[in-house]
Amino acid sequence: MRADKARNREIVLAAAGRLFDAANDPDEVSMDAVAAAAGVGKGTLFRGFGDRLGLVRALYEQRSAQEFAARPVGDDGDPAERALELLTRTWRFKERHRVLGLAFERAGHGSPYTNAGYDWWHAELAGLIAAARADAPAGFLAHALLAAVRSDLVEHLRGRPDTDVHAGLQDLVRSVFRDGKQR
Amino acid sequence: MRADKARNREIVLAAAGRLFDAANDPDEVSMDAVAAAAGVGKGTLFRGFGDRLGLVRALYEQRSAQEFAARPVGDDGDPAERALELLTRTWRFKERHRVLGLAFERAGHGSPYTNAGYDWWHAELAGLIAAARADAPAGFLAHALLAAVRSDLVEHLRGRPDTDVHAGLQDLVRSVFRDGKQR
DNA sequence: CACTGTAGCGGACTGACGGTCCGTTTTGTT
DNA sequence: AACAAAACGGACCGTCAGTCCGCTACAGTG
Repeated sequence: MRADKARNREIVLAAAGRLFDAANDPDEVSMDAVAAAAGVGKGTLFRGFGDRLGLVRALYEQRSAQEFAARPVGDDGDPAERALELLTRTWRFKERHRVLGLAFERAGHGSPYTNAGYDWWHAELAGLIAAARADAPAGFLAHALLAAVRSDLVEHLRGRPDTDVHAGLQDLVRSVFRDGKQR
Repeated sequence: MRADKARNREIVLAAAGRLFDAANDPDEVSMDAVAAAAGVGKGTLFRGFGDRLGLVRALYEQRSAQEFAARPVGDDGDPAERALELLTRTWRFKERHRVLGLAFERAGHGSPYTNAGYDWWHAELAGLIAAARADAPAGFLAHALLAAVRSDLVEHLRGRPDTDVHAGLQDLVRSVFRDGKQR
């Protein structure tokens, strides 16, 4: 990797980050704007990241790597509490990176499910559910839990502070980790 | 309302419906394509529906009105079962109208939450939850249940038939309607 | 039926955007 | 210093949502 390429990659990511942080909607951040803000040609963006999705992904992954490197998620304790911690932190992360989160989930033709990271999250949660309740439809329930922390719901509930998200997530996770079949 | 306007409205809705049914992704259906398929000028589309979102909404609402007029949802029985029926029918409706559903939820700047109908559904489900569990964080839980039947999840699980959606929805709803606090 | 004001029509046009292309510049190796 | 390859920049392209305005045809009036 040539030095100028690596340097430009960082410059571009930083500039894109600033623009997404300042925006209220992902559509406000065009590739031309990123190139201009980075002081770089448009070709450089597309050569370095492939397409818009690639840029958004790179930035999102950079930030979530920072996040989870800073405070790793503990591995002990019971599955329900671990799942709750994962989801709560995801929620907070998306609150802190609103517009980037929206861009990320809207990216791969408008579906969060085609993003590479999704499968990891799904497997992780499904595993936790299966550990707590062998008979549960863990696959579907994991999708449902992840759907509850999607960026646009985070965004929707911002400015509606009457909804107690923390209590809600807690109740949801504990309900799901207890049994849905009997009684 | 002049006769030709009303006539054109129906022609356009029918043509758009055909195109969405045939497509695999909402982006494949452009406004030009709808106009051409309807044998109508582009101006007619925008005068009649305002913008793309307006057209998608009109079509989605027409179809869901048909759906729920044909088989109304019963009002009796316990809240959990009613909620389950509502969600299951929504899931099936979105399976049957995949691409239109995707277009609809992606429309109002890419968020389902700005669509008029969402508030109705949310209030309905929150009411059912509150009826079953007075202490529940009903607002958040209702959002979570609705998130579990979003079009792109429906789409994602199509072609992954290993996930038993019906059992999953049932388990999810029953879990949520039982208590998440005690035990 | 003829007349006429106007609601509605069509499609060329605009502006913005994601993505491509290719002549020019920078890098690092010998 | 010389050179090949990698990376750069920004003009350019195709597409799409949405606008504009000259034309058409509907419906109310005498």
